[in-house]
Amino acid sequence: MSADRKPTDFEMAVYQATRGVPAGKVTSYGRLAATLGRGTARAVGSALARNPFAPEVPCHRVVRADGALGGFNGATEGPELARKRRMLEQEGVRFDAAGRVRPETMV
DNA sequence: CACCTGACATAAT
DNA sequence: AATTATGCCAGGT
Repeated sequence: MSADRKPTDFEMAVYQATRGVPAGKVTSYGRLAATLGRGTARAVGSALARNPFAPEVPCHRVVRADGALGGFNGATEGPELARKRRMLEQEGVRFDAAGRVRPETMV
């Protein structure tokens, strides 16, 4: 089994940017990458996947650019994703019939 | 140092 | 509208 490694500078930047996302709103992986001016959606996703600062860092407020939930707690589907969706709904985020976040909810 | 994997994005089919 | 293929960067082995 692999031991936890210390967060890299890039990952730290991602966590910090994620902290700035207000409740009731969501951002996308690519949006964060653009804000950081560094890396891409893939890199951001990898960083959030190992987010050691939950729940201080609201990684559940980060979704895909097309409105899909993305992943949560290392899983891209299953009960973990359902939890993520409930948390967002609880914060006031609205979903459509296809299970995608409404565009107006995305910052 | 080279290769592989991954909570993505976008264009094409 | 949904699925497939290609490209992206960063981290791990």
